[in-house]
Amino acid sequence: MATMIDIAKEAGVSLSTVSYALSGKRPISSATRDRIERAVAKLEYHPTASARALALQRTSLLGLAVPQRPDIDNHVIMDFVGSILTAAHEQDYEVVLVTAEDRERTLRIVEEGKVDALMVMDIVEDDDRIPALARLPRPVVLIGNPQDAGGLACVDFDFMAGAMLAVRELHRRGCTRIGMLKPPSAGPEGPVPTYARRARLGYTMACAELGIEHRILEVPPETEAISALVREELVEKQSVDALFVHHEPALAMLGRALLAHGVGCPDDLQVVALAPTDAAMSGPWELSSVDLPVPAIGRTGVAMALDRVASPDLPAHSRLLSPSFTPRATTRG
Amino acid sequence: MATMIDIAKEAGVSLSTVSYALSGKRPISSATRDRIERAVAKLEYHPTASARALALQRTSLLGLAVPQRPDIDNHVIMDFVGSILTAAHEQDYEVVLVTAEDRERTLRIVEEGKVDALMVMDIVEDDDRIPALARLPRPVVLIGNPQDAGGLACVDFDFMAGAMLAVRELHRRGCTRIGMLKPPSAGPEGPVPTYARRARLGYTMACAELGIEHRILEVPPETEAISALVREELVEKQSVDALFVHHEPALAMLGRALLAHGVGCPDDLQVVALAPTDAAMSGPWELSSVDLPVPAIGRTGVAMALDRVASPDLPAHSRLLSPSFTPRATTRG
DNA sequence: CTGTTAGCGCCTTCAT
DNA sequence: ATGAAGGCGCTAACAG
Repeated sequence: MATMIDIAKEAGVSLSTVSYALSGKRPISSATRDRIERAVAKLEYHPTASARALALQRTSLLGLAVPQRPDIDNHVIMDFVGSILTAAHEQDYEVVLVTAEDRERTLRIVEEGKVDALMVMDIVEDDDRIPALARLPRPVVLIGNPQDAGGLACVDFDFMAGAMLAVRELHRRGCTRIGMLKPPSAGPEGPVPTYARRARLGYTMACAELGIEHRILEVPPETEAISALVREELVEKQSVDALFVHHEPALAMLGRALLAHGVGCPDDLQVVALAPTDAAMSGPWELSSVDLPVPAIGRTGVAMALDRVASPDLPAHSRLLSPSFTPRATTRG
Repeated sequence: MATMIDIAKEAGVSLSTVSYALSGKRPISSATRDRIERAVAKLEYHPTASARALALQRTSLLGLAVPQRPDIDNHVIMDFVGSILTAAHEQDYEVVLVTAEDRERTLRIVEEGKVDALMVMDIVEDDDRIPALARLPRPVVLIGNPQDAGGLACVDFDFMAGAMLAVRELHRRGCTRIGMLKPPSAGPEGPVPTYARRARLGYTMACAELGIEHRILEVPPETEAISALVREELVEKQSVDALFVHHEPALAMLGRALLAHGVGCPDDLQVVALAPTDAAMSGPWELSSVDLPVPAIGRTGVAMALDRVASPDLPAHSRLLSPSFTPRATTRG
């Protein structure tokens, strides 16, 4: 592998001249610059990343801790990863993936300076990683919005505002018995994703604000469970006239169950989902939805992380992306 | 950040003693080792990755080029990534992700020595990245098995053997009109994943070997298309008595379509899928299947890559993982 | 068993 | 506009 010294010799100039010519950090006569570029091409020179990193104290590597728990939706994870990759690449950063379950390693890559900053996905309430993360000597950005972020930067969708928006849009369309459909809360004291509480809170608050009853329906994503729920709650008891659905894996099944049970949508029941656009658009219907902006979250997180690399003592703050509602086929008007 | 020099001072020994104590590459009296460990703990010392990388000419980073095309199944990609992550971590390697579409960057991370080796997913027939990849000064492993690998190492499932196995198992169970269900081949001269040709070839070869007709059914993954195909081919024409399905996104729909059209399985029709275990087990039925061993492919690829980091001139070779058949609810006997 | 020293390849402050 | 030289933090001969 050719080094700068080789280039310097080949071009008949000094080492530092080569360095400056390549970085452009100081004016170089077009004559010598030319000879240098020729030498670079001839010797197929490429700067060595680790040497540069050592000298600059900067790796151009961004760490990303991704969850690998089997109960988590790989599809959404990959959407996040993709958007983060793209955003990082745009700033000439590479992304180092580590499994979030391997906490030692996650901490280690930043302690050893393998990465300039770290992003952590799948933050849960009372996440016990936060204290350790907060002690790290480099910027850390949480994807999620725990009640106590321990002084770390956070980015997430504003689930509370999103849920409220969904309820208001349904109410405005004449619904007065608006149910919320969600997955069962995890077991006794299992970890709770930070968005679960916030979405639920937004839903109940909006109902309170509008003076209507709230009714939370928890259902596992299995076909039979959903079908049963549709029959009982919608066909027999008719307990609701609208559904706010924060339960991606159940969306497709719900659509089919409604069809099968002859529940007309939006005539008998209006539905608003809280989901990524592609999830709302796939499946058997086109769902009116409050969009979960996965790519924007990823981009924002990268921006926050790299901003802090540039200015290490920006104040901690959490950035919550505002919701927007897109009416489609499952709401009236 | 404390450096080794700080540790040396604090422990009252020389720099190299610290280095050797930490690496264990030379015997150290337990006395001094003790003082060193104490100093390390006290100063919270962590080795600096870029310095070590520069000295060792080794980064402990493995590059992975992942496809980001929208027409590709994120779920499977993430399964691959997960298994590669795990395997790499077991060898104390980290994984750097780059989007495969960004070819310049993919080449660059290895030219600049940011990674010790590179794995490339989503290899297609006549992949025009291969020549450039083959020139790289570090090990490259292709995930996929193109006809011309240009001297690069490859790893993949043996799709040809897998397809043949599926056909034989169906034939052994009395089927004589075995169709193959697959997605439409990409447009006129679109890139073809390497497995498409090989699976198809295995299927036709097995049929020839058994002296039965072959019949390839291509269908897009849309509900209607699948439903229509079931009606026409299975209900009306009854053109086949068994289906070899290499078409993951269609699996769930196929199951429902058969149910809806009253095609009994395995009584009227036997089905063997070529798919990852979880795909075969989810959905409305438990499919008999030739297992697509995603985790094993990932692990093997990592092993091949790191073997070549250790011994840079291992001969190029392609490793094809052998198929195995798991009878479940969609075959007889 | 422990020290001394010369790099690894690049960046950058001085000096010219 | 160009050179010379020291340093980033760690490793590994080479000497005891």
